Amino acid sequence: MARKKLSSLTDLEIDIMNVVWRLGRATVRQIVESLRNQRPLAYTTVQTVLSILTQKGVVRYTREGRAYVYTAIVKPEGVRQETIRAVVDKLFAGSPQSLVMHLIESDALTAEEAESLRNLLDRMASEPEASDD
Amino acid sequence: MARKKLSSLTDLEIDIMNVVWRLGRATVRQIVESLRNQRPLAYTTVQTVLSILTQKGVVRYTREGRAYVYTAIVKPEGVRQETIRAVVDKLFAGSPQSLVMHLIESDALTAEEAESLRNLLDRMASEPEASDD
DNA sequence: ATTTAACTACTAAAAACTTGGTTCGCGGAA
DNA sequence: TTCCGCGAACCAAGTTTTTAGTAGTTAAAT
Repeated sequence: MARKKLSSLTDLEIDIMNVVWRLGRATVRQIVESLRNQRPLAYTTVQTVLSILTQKGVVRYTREGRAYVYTAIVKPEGVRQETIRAVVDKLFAGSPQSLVMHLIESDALTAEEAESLRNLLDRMASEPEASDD
Repeated sequence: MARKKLSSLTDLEIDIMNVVWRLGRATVRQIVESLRNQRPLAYTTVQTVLSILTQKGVVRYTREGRAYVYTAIVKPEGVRQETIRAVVDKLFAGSPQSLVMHLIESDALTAEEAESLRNLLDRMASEPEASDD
């Protein structure tokens, strides 16, 4: 039973998912270790959050010896997509373009980044469709 | 005592702030009305959230007759900025550029939008500083 | 086989968020 | 002047998030 809609992950959940995504497969212990500097958490805290993530259907585990090994079910792209969409909807009147403009104008992008972005856009302008996913 | 750190507004809070920003000055009643279709809320709910927003220091009110008229203290740009930064940090490894690439590759931007963005970047490349807000 | 260390399951609780009811005061209408 | 309606103040309650403790199981080691 899908608890809610997929994703819409909280802050802590995202921190944990980032580790799972990065490692590919991770035990609770490994996640705790990975986050120790950035965000020290009790073993059981991570465990709890992982069970929530399991309920939400974003991770899955397989027993391996005595430990559970967690793997991601959803891909980071999907979460990024939904998160961005939510932000765009709420704060940029549904216009991804104005988000980008905001980034550009607020100097969040360095000169080089802006430059390589421009190149990317130039390339896209010449090669129209590239939906070879 | 500052309840938390400023901003990091929740979903509802953002919906309400959007109204305040749009109207410039708004009473509870006006906000309830503005959100009626999008998100029907009880008068008191909006009232409660506004008091939280006041605590958080993002709005202020002035008594006007018998009603409170709320005005924003923080600008939408600031909230956008912080929100984006958080998303970039959490989901795009701190790189605004990869956020933009994500938008482009996920077809969130139309061809025209990409085009006008390219123009904007071209213009910025020629004119370094243009704080002509 | 007994101990032990690691790990899961169950439980809890505080904080924040969301939602809204009740009460009380005040200003205008009858 | 009395009463009504609007709005603020106060308060209640459910949900989610974040945090973590305790108990119990299991595999490994001695």
